[in-house]
Amino acid sequence: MLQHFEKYIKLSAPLKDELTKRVTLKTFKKGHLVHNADKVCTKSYFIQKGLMRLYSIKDGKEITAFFCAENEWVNSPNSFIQQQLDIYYIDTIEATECYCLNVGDLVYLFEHFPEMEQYARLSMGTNLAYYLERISSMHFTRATEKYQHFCKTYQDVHHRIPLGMVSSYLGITQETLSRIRAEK
Amino acid sequence: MLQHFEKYIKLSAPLKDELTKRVTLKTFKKGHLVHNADKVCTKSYFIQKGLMRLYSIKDGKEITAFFCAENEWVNSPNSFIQQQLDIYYIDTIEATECYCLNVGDLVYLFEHFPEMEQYARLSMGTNLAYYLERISSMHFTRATEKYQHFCKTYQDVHHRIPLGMVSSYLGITQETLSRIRAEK
DNA sequence: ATGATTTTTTGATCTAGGTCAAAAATCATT
DNA sequence: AATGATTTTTGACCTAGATCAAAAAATCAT
Repeated sequence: MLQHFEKYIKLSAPLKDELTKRVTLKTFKKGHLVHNADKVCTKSYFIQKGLMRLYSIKDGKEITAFFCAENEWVNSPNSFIQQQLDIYYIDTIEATECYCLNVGDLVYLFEHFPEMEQYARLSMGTNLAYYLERISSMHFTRATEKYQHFCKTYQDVHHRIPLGMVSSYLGITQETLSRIRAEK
Repeated sequence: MLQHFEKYIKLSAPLKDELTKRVTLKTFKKGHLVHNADKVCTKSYFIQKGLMRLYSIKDGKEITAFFCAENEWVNSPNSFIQQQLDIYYIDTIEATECYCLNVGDLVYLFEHFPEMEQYARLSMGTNLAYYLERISSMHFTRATEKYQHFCKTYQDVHHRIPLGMVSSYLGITQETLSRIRAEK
């Protein structure tokens, strides 16, 4: 996790200390509901090992917004940042081990370590890039293109994700996705 | 523009000064290509009056990523943040008046005013929220739903945008959009 | 291991929205 | 105001992918 920070800022010893002190290691088993949309999201998770997903529910159906893999932060973005309710749930696709950080602790870090603000700005920049890429990829019209793009963006993890979740991520039906996989 | 900053941070007099000093007022007429994808984006525009759009070109067709209206910053996000090439173009939908800020000046501000980092973090938070909302809205399957959602999110400006741009934003054809508008 | 549950595949049919084409309306320029 | 260019609308037809249904395969719990 500290390595991830160091991609963006230089970590001073005291900041490193505070970070390690304020973070707790958690383990979830497969299929665990890590965040429920009926609560405000107060925790952010840095995935050490495993796989999670952010999804919402529409007409009783799960719609996957995106998947989160190793070395990424996961939370319900609006809920966590604005400390208000939002539509997203988070669960694990596999047994997952991650570091957990509370909003409160994060706020403390922002207040005492100005370089944390910079880290936030820079890392949000890469996130923004992902989101934009996602938006642009959703303009693909053919289901095959969508699927190919998915395989490219989730290169190392796409085979670990069940078909139903992928199809809800792509906005196509399971049947169609299954047929796409069948050919070639 | 200063008001916009004050939604997120308290503006000190010297920062206010530097900001107004480093920003220049520009006027573009309708249809002006403000940013070309063949260049790295070095400027960010705060729209005072008017309407712009961010779009890319695929198979010779323009695909609108989103529209930008009064009191918003526009730039080619990745290109501007990472100072590298990206696929997006920016043009004006109407005659537009805006404040222009260079990356260089922005960097200067980040270096000399720590509260600017905070502004960036917080305002990127709201942007992230918009993006996420967009991603979620792109999961609508029926064209009618998509259009209704568009009208809601661009409540005050949606009637100022030509049909072709709206359809490319929604990922449906002009013909379909025209028919949707015709009924009721 | 074994039966139960869940996930994936396969098949048959249907439909929303795409494509192509041309007319009508709106806009811009002299 | 007139002309040409661009945008929007309307019509006829077609296709990719949705829906419904049921079999096959994989995964899970005891």
